[in-house]
Amino acid sequence: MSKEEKELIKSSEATEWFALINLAHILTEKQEILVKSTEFCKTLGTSQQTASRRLQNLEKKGWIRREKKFNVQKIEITDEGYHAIFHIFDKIKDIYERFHIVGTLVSGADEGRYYVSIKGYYEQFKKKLGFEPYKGTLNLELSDHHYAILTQKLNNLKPIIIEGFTEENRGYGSVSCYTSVVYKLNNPDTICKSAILRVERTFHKAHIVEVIAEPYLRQFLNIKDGDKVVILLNNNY
Amino acid sequence: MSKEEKELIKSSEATEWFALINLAHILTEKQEILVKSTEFCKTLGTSQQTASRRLQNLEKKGWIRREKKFNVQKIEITDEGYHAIFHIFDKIKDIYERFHIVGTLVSGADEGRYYVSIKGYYEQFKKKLGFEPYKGTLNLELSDHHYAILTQKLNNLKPIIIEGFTEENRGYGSVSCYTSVVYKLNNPDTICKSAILRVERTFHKAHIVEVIAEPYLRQFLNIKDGDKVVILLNNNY
DNA sequence: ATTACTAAAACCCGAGTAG
DNA sequence: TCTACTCGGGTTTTAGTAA
Repeated sequence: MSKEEKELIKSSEATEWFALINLAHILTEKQEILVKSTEFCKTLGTSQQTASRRLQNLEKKGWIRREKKFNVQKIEITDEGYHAIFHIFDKIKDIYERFHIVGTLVSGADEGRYYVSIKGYYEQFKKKLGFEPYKGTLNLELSDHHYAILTQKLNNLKPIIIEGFTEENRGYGSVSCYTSVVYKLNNPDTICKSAILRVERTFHKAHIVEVIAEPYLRQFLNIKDGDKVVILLNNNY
Repeated sequence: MSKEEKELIKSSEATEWFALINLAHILTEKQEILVKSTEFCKTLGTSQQTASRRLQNLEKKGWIRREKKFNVQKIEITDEGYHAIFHIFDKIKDIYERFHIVGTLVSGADEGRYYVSIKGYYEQFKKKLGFEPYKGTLNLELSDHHYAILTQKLNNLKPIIIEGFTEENRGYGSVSCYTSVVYKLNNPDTICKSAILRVERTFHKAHIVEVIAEPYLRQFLNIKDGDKVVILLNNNY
């Protein structure tokens, strides 16, 4: 499983593989895979004949089993078929996990400084994150694409919850934190342990991510507005 | 993101897509993507000429940027390229999450009955799983393939830990539990809430999974040795 | 060393159509 | 209806080779 590169999927099998995942995906929507080449061709973006040929080839390869019913065919994906799917899946998972989220440093409204300083939050940061944060946040602006991936990644991680509280008749909402590491793009030698804050209010505004850390990050990483910063999320949860 | 089927990848783009993920995967192993068509063709399983053309096509498609150095080319994957990768990734993730693990019912050595009955464990099961388990385990034998996928799934879930303890000079190790639902294959109407036990000692022996539940499962699901049982893991963690 | 062009061979596609 | 065959045309591949 680890050392040797087993039967890897060849380039020439890509179209078959592609057909296979489309079949498998039908299972996530329906109870069983019942296809007609006259319908399946729409999914694949090919002619009926090609869709039919794909199914034949998948069967020949041993990736599926077919049972022709009256005017529909019942498909079963074999262990080998799933193996082919998940082999690529593992590959993409690596890609996904190692994907570096890059943001551009921008100046915030200095709201961050205010919120971090509030005692009700600050004490929790100290206790739950394990460091005394600098009183201010680093604001990183993300592209749609990087923002979408960050969101997806965060949804798969377990946040450290900073509880909300009420003080002097004002309510302060809870904040989700995700431990991370940040560094200046192309300068991965100077890294800094940090945490991403996910505050519903600010986070969803304009693809801005707020980062806190112990040192003053602009100085520690030697960055200024417009510089690119890499965010690495800690995968442990 | 949810409703409409955006620019989906067509069957004819499968070979390019395949080349793209192979490039991206190189990034997970090396710091940057430096390829030679003379090397890359081995990864793809094609000739050097085809590998070269793939890189040209990927550039044309806007999935990569190329910078030809002396006798190597430095590749950068564009946002669009990653988008193409992750679009398929989401699809496979659905497939993976919905994959049904099927095991064959076998008779165990009745060790399960003994362990479940031990008070130190039993009380924790009751408290942490929320049901009083039947004093015995259902032993399901898995194929290599299903076992590998189960293992991978479990590694991505947060277990309910049943603490180990010492009693009368004997040590009892901790047990990881994963809440699940089981039913007889082809009979998804009669399902049963259950938990998978992951005991290092027994679990790794011969691809046997031990399942506990409140009722006597053999009776409740109307199953006997050799019958196939589906295990669905709860995705919440 | 490479990359990538040319050209012929091999492959794939889809219209027509049989079963 | 369906599936899947044949076959002409188009595309893709690879060997040879130039740059």
